[in-house]
Amino acid sequence: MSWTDERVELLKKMWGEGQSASQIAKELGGVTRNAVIGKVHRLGLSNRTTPNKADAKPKAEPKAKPTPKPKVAVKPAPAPEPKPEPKTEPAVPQKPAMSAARRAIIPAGQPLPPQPSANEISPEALAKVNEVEKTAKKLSLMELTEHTCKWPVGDPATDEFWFCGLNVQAGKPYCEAHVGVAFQPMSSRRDRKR
DNA sequence: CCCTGATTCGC
DNA sequence: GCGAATCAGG
Repeated sequence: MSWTDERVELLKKMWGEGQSASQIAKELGGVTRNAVIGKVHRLGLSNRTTPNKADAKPKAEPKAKPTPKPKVAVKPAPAPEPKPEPKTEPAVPQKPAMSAARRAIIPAGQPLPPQPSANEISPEALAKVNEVEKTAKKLSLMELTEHTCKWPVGDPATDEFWFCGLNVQAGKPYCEAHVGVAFQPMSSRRDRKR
């Protein structure tokens, strides 16, 4: 498959929405996530994370590469590199780096977000959650591990309480569906006609 | 081990 | 330009 205009457009759209490369690749079909990532980089919209390191990493060579680099050039100019980064952040709910004092106010660990009730969440995300709750592993608190979704379902005061327990998304405490409702990346008001 | 994106480099 | 292999990390 080649990168037609439509495919590139879909790629940009999904990437802009915060979809993962593998999801995009799956949606596009015929490409791997590596291809998607490569294309993303080539398109120049790879700034999702801050790859800002003090200096370039030498990148450990995995294979015996005939690198005829006798280490000659010594960078004379450090190049301050101002990073304005005027990217259009879709209000990504990153960890609110609150001060230590501020954090100390919080009584106990309650990392669990509010249940999706009155919250305005995408209907699709809600539907996905509702569906995933049917296939949830329904783990108890003791059964939770680092890679089980820790989304609570039901009332803790009831015996109908359990945790989702599905495979978590990389790095996140929840599975994909619950990540979708826990972190609402973009405004739910996508269309308002006036 | 699952996943994520980032980078390199032969094609 | 493309993307597999690889790196680096959660």
